[in-house]
Amino acid sequence: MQKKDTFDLHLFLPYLLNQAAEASSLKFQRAYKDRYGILRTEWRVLFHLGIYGRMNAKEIGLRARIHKTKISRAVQKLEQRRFLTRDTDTTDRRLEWLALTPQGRAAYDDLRALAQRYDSELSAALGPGEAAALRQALQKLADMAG
Amino acid sequence: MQKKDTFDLHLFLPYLLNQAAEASSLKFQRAYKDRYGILRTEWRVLFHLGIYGRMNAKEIGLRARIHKTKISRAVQKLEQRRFLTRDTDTTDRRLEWLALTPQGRAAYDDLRALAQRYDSELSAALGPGEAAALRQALQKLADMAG
DNA sequence: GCGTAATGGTTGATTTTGTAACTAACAACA
DNA sequence: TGTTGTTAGTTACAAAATCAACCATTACGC
Repeated sequence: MQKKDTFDLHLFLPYLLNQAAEASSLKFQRAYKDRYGILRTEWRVLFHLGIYGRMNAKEIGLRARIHKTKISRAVQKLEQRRFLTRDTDTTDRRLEWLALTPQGRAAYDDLRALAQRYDSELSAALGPGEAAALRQALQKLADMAG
Repeated sequence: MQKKDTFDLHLFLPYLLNQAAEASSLKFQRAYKDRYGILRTEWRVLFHLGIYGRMNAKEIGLRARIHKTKISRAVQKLEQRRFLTRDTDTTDRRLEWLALTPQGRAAYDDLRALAQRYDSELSAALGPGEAAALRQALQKLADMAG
């Protein structure tokens, strides 16, 4: 028998963060999957366009830290579902401006409302002070580029 | 132009949790990948065996909330790398007991030390009180089964 | 005991991701 | 200009995750 080990995996921050992230994403994930048949990267792109308006893939990738191939594929699917349109920039033809269609905006509005409700639920479960502190700590960690 | 949207994606807990989890996992991920050529599920299995000793796949899956197919494949790879051995239970031959080999334990010891150092770094960056509060909030979220 | 259900674990087919190489367009500078 | 280097975005191929179907074994009901 090996000597007793004191390391607690469930206190190890990267592990704990992943567990909490997965658990807290489940409900919302089911919603965008079931209602609109989209994946994680796709709802993120949808939300970026819903919130910030017209953007190109590069900008979304920078803000959300998503690799460009993932974005490329997400954009293709969202286009197929008529959730967004692409417009080549007139002065730099490498750039493509993405914008939501009315259908895309409707989906976004619906999911955003759901997200807000769900976020409130989570915050309530934590208590208001704790929730704010949590967000701050998470921001700090997220910004600590690897 | 659509009306201004007040939803802040970067405060939405599931999103924020995922960003923080990904950012904080990067460094450690590189370590187990580069040093031992293993993946996320594999280090998790390794750690469960390192910490709790002999376990079967079911138990690991329950504790870590990992699907059994993922575990099955992780166990296969860890076995190929001679990091663990499998032993069929004598009274219930469906059960397989998993245990680390000396090599597996050496890898675990190495990675555990690294994890502890890294966790301390993260905690220090947050401040001690904040880190403890963070862990508590994350536990609460992780336990809130979807 | 015997038939049926449940359990631990594996496998196969499909989808999704990751990595690298690629195309097309622009920039910089001789 | 023209050569070289960058940049935005796509594609191809390999690695990995998902989901359902699948063994083999044990438990349950009668």
